[in-house]
Amino acid sequence: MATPTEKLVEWENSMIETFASGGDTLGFPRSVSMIYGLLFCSRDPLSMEDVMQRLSISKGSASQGLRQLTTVGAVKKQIQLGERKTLYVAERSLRRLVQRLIDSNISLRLERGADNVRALYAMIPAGPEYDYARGCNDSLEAWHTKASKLLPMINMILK
Amino acid sequence: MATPTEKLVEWENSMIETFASGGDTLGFPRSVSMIYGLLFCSRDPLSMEDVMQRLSISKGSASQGLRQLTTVGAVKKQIQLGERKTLYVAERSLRRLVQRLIDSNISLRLERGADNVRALYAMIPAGPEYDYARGCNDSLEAWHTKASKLLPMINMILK
DNA sequence: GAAAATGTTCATTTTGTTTTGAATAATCAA
DNA sequence: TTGATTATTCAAAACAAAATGAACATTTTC
Repeated sequence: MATPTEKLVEWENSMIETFASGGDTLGFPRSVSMIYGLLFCSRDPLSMEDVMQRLSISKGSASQGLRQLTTVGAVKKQIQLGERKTLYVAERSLRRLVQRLIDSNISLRLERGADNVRALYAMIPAGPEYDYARGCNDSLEAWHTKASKLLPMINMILK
Repeated sequence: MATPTEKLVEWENSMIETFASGGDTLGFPRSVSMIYGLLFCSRDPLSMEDVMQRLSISKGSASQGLRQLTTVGAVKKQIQLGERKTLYVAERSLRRLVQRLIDSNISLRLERGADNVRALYAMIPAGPEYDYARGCNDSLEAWHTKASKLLPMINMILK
């Protein structure tokens, strides 16, 4: 019969798995998702060594993973008095997380996309015999427009 | 000085690149994105051989790529009288494309996600000393709820 | 049915990504 | 300053995904 504490470890493992598989579908490296998952369900801030030991991953993975997560703002460093190690906590607000992802990647991509569409129009020779090609560009542009409309929507939902 | 026809080839190349890089960010295999891009901007239906030659990819890639695209409904087979080869055309309606992707993948994932959250609650021992863990689950559940709300929104935008 | 054309499969190769851990650097306490 | 602790880097190893093409299967034509 499992003690409550053992049960809680089981729960934590399942949480970590959940984040790992979610991260998989979003294309994140496994170790990165797991680190985030671990911090997400940890009551207290954890050090890099804690992370390494709890997840049985290498120093390199832990260091790089934590850096990536810190860089995108999914994890915060926390300096604690009387503690030499740097501690880490998860940013749990989906809203802030997604907002940062959008700001750092997607917005840029959409801008580039707009430029790209313009460039594509410029490449089509004049004359009605190329109307077909212009029609293709129109479709592509419509895709781009719709994608752009999605961002504000996401923002609304996450509020 | 490039002839109009040469220019159009350039345009087509750029279109294919556009789809390839867009597909990259969505995590699709390069060859699959390229096949779709080629069909997207082709005036006429293309055969597997056309695809192989135009993209310089192997038989295997062409065959499998076309199959995958056909399976998810991004590409349609087209039987043409007096033509032995099977021809292919791109489905260009973003709405229909996305709808199919959602139906075939995301809906299922969301359902599983809901089950998973329920299971996670069940793993936490009773008692107020585990309220913290329950709070984590609440956060995760909130994520799930928000993700679920996104789907209908996407549908609206694409209309 | 035989030959030619078309299409699929899948073991192998190629390519790309993630993880590891030893070397190195930076930080800190005494 | 020194030794101990903590953190980063990066070349190499392990792993994963995609592309290839030869062998096989199917379809079509005569």
